[in-house]
Amino acid sequence: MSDVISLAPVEVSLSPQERFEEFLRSRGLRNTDQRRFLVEQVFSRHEHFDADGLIEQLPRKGSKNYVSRPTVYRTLKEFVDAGLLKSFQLDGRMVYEHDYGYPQHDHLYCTRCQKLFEFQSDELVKLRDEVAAAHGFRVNHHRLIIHGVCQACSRRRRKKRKQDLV
Amino acid sequence: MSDVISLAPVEVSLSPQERFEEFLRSRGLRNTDQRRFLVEQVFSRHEHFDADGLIEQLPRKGSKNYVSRPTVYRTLKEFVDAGLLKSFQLDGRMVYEHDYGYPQHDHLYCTRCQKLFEFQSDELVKLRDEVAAAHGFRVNHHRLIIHGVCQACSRRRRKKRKQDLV
DNA sequence: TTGTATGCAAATAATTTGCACCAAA
DNA sequence: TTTGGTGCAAATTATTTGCATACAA
Repeated sequence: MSDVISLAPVEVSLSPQERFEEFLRSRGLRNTDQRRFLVEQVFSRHEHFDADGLIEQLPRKGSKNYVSRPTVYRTLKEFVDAGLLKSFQLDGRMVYEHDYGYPQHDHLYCTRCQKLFEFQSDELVKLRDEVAAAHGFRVNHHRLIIHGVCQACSRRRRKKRKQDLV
Repeated sequence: MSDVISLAPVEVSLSPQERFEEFLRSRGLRNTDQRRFLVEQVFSRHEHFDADGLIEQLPRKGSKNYVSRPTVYRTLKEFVDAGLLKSFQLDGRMVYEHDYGYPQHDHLYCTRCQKLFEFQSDELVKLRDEVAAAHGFRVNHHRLIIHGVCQACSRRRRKKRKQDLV
């Protein structure tokens, strides 16, 4: 599970829990213990995560509030449908992040420490829309990830190199 | 295998075949029939492709020039290392495209017909570098995919809707 | 009651690995 | 001759699915 540099949250009138209840009601789906518990868990910390990382921090089989792996996968998809989460692929697995109550943004990805850093750029969105318009494209969304090495890792490496010279 | 709208190629002094030979030599690796054949196949058409699509257009087991699936996977990775191909993930699988002799670009992805369209934007690269600099990031590369519906698919759908009204 | 949700076990799909044999250099 | 390469079969990994049972509305 990767760390995050957070942006300021956005104003929302409903809690994620309420918002998801709305969603379920609107589709005639059921508000189960598992779903309630997972909303709670997923929104308890603002971090990027994948299914496996989430499952690790959940109660084990046999414990109270245990949720099976298939249900976790099924529920994460529902969260995306409900607009609670966004998802994207990184290094082969699906990564999730808060969407509800959180501003649009893109990512810098440090390939050394695997951390994701967020940034916002209105200019990028403008550029995206111009490109799309020029191609007659109707935009749904975009995904930009800048791969590189973060400041901390660059520093660490420089220090390491100096040591190597001694 | 998805179609492509192509950009103009870039001047290169060596053929992909020669360039790969260089690469192999520089690493003390061997130039085998399989590798030569795969370079030839991969550069015979300018298209985005995945391992499975490539294998489908290759000779079957028993035929001349048969290359096993593991070797295809191994060789595609080498092509990326050698700078012949670039790769990125799309809908769960790894997609490859020509890099050698081809300009930097990004993609529009039509979620209706699954086609990839290419576009170039110096402004985007500038923006990327500014963002990275502001965060003390050393950039390796970036990946931007604009998801949406292409012009052709929008037209098709509009037509379909009209028909539905009749 | 009635249809949805869950957990379990098994299935998928894409990709990778171990290993014995083959072949470039 | 020596070390890297290949094909085969099997393993992995992440995710999904079929199905019997459990439960929300």
